[in-house]
Amino acid sequence: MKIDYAKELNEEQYRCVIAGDGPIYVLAGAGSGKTRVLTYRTAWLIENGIPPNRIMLLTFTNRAAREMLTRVETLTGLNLRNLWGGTFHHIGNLVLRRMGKSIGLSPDYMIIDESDANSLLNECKTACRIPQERKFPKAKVLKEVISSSISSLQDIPTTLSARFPYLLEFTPDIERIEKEYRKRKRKQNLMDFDDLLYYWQQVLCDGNPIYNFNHILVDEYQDTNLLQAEITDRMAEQVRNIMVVGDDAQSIYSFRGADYKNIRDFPLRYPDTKIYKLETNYRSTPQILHFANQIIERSDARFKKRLIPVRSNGGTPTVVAVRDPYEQARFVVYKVQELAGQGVPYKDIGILYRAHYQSAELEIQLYKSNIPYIIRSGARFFERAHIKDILSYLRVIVNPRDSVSFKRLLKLEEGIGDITAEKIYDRISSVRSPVHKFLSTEPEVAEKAVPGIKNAQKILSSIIKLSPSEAIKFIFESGYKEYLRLTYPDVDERKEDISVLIEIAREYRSLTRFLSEITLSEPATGEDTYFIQRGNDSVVLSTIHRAKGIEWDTVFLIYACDGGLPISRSYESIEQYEEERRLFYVAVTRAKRELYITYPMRSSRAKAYLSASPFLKELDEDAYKMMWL
DNA sequence: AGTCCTACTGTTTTT
DNA sequence: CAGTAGGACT
Repeated sequence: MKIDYAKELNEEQYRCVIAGDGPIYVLAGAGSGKTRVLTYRTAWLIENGIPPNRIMLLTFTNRAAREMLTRVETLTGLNLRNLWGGTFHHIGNLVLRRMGKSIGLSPDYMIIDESDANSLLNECKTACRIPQERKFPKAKVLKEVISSSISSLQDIPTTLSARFPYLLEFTPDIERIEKEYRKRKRKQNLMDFDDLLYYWQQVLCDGNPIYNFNHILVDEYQDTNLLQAEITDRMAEQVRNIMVVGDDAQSIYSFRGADYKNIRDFPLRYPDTKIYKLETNYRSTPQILHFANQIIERSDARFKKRLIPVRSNGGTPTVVAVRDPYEQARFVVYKVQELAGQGVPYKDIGILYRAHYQSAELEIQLYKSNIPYIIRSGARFFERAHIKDILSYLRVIVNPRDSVSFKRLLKLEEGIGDITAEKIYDRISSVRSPVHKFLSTEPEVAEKAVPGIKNAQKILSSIIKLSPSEAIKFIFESGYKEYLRLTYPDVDERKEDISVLIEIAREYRSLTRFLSEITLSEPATGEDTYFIQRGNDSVVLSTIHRAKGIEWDTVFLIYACDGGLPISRSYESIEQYEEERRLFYVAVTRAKRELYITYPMRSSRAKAYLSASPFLKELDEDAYKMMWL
């Protein structure tokens, strides 16, 4: 099947798609069809004889990659399983499993998520014996310091003083802890998210010929960090066919090391780059676009774009001042019902907010009104406590040196707390396979810890030979069911989660694959568990960050008050405050036809008065109409 | 010395 | 809601 590119794309999109070789730089405004450009470009490359396994498509989320690849498959009519498409972390993992050996990594490393990385850091903190009387910043801050030091490829003290001046007095300690952290990760064969990028870059520095890709395409380039830019630059070093697509006005991930300099300086790094702009907005009505443009005009966005609407006129965006968060929830639900009455499907309605906790009142209200909704924020399925408990057994089987998981599973037993768990691990940590030693010895512990130890030993030795799903079933039946009942009030939901976990595990034969895939991706199956759903037609609740790249017919942005968006913390620096502005911009540009922005005049807990977001106050009066409730 | 219960607090954003 | 500090209990 031949694709008629000129017909299916507009002129500016078409030019990007058929642009020849060499570096290509696409500045794509919100709603201008950058996903379309990337998918058609990929299809075009394949049609022009580039082998799919020589194309790498780097996206920001797994969802985006999945969607694009499916689309390309439909366009070309080919099965593209061998095309390298996914997130940086996902592809980094694939690369390291195969090539990690060249830089001395063992190929069976385990990936740990943020919270396990934090636990490990805490271990290091204790191990380094930082004097108690020193008030030491939390592990979370530490983790941030460490990842920023890796991301910026600079030495720690410099980064520290630049980003966290108040931590300077701790620098020697932090260096010690960081050393210990790296040492432990190596010893326990663990990798955190940053490592996947860091070692990928190391592999590339090693100059491996397998990574000469013919074409590299990068989505959301404004949200890449220095390490990611380094990786793509390295990969494109020889063929120089690199296409980056992004929008500096939508850069909202600097907290994770994203650096707008990547997108700003791309033309400097590649002087022969072809620059294209996508300035036609297909998504929103002129009114919504006018509103969005006014927000971003006052920012320090580096590239001036003027988005031209093509849609016909719609309603003016509405700003609604409500008494308090309850009133806010009631207003949104009332409007949702009204829209539903007019025949708008629930799935065309998105409700956005800055932080997870801001969804609470709304959830209650939606639930009460029996409106189906999906919630795309909050603890992810695999990060929920009971899921992690179960998985800790599996992790230990695959990686007997994993101290965090090992201690976690011990502490589930009655009579074993932090200290006993620590002691047990301490005594066996020196051998190559601590867990096997644990299974074969009788640990000397207090009387009341003995039954717990016995039970842990029984479970571990039994599941060794089981498949992932059988193992989970076994763990659940051997005491965990009981533990759940005694620990949590919402047992049934958690049990339900575990049966979902069993279902997901059924798809896998290999434990290693199962575990690494679920730490890297939010699973398609797991999503369904923690929301009320009716068919596929549900209102979507999401943080603004997670709403990136998605659109809805009607969007509600809630908590648009001073302290809500911008969130209070952002007043710490001008950079953070400006990022809040871009966040606001991202939120409103999700809307196609209708936009409601609400803010409570009082908070729910304290009786403090709240005022409208400063970003709203800056706007011309004709940009929106005001409602008071 | 260690476990476990209760009360309290304060919430950014994510691969 | 989850992480933790303090205190009672073994």
